[in-house]
Amino acid sequence: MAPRMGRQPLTTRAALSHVALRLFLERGFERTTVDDIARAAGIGRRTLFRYFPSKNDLPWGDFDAELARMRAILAATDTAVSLVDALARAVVEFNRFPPEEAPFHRERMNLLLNVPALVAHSALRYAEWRRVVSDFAAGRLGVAVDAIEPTVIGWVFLGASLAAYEQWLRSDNSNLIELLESALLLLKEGFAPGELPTVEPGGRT
Amino acid sequence: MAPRMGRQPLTTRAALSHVALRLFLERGFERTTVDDIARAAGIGRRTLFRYFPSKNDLPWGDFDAELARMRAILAATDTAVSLVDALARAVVEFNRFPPEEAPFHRERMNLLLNVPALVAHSALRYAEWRRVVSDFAAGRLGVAVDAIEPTVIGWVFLGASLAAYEQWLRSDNSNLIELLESALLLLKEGFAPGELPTVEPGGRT
DNA sequence: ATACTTTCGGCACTGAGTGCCACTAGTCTG
DNA sequence: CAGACTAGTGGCACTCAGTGCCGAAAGTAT
Repeated sequence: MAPRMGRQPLTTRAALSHVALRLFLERGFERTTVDDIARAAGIGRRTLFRYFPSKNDLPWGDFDAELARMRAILAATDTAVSLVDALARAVVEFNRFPPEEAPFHRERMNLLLNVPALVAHSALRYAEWRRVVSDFAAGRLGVAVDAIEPTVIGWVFLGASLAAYEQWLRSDNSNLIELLESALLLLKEGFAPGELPTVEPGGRT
Repeated sequence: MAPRMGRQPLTTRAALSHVALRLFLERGFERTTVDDIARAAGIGRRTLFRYFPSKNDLPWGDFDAELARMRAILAATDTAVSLVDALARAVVEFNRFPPEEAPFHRERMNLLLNVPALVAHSALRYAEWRRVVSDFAAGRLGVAVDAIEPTVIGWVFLGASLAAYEQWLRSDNSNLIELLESALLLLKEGFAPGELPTVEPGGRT
């Protein structure tokens, strides 16, 4: 009947992430204790810490699987596509998801980009993501992963992605994919002198 | 005699940061408790938390003052200098320090870039730094600070700086300023297709 | 001396995260 | 079916970071 030996797990990472997310939205991240989440999920506090190493990891769900997906997208890219284009396409593809999941994803990112404890913790997840990008770039450029070019490229694509996410969260009716594309376009157009127009001051919002 | 009213402070942020840094190097960050640091500094644990809001902030010392310096450097830049050049020069200037402080700064950055708790926490400090860059960029471009261009620019310069720091820490006899300049040059040369040379392998350093 | 102001630090508490270990719920073998 | 084996569960006790409270200490001003 059951596939594996031994006792079957009571729940899943996804289910716990879901429960936690709901509580975080209801009461706020700081005012939700790990006990609250475990109780709401019907498991022991000790057990919860076997599914997730920390409270901060709960909103991230199964990010390892997402990273594997990113790696797969890059690996499947035609080698005729330039490095920058390959990464730009992969970033866009990586952040595509069914429209019905948008509200969920939106709230998750709202937490990750605004709750200080999560902003801090996310640096560790971003580092893993940058590593995927750097690995790919290093392979394409024929240099070591810890060389300066792949490292900068990792940072630059992360920055563009997060800048797009911040824009996305700022207005209700914006399109994440479009924002990502325009952020990535900024990278491609580069920062050569004069190319970023030296607009006359005063045009704030 | 004493300048202010009331009891005089027993110590300073700088002194505490110094004591903490020494202990972190001796025993490691995780195995040093806040009690250890307070005891070594000859103050109460409760008092230490009035000087620094968290253990993670100790290695950073007085970063607010550093940020003010960065702002001042940017404000003093000739408006004839392009945005990207202005930021590049400011980044280099910001990271210049007396050579005798190099070993100290090196160990501090070694902790900040390698201890997971500090890598995470540092995201909050980096956000403040990015904000300084974005503010300047927004002013020059005549757009809102929360527009996408200044945000991307903040990320991109942060990434270049940290990539240079990682290189710096990797080898004993490297020059931080030179590494920063070459990382920033990568940004200026841009990421247009074909512009990142498909270098033949082997060119590490 | 006395009032006032500021820093200090002890105490008690919350909450995250961990090591240990017995218990539970399954499968597998004979 | 009994017993061996295996993997998930969760209670307990502990460490450590961080906070609120409040009285004591160490200064200055009058």
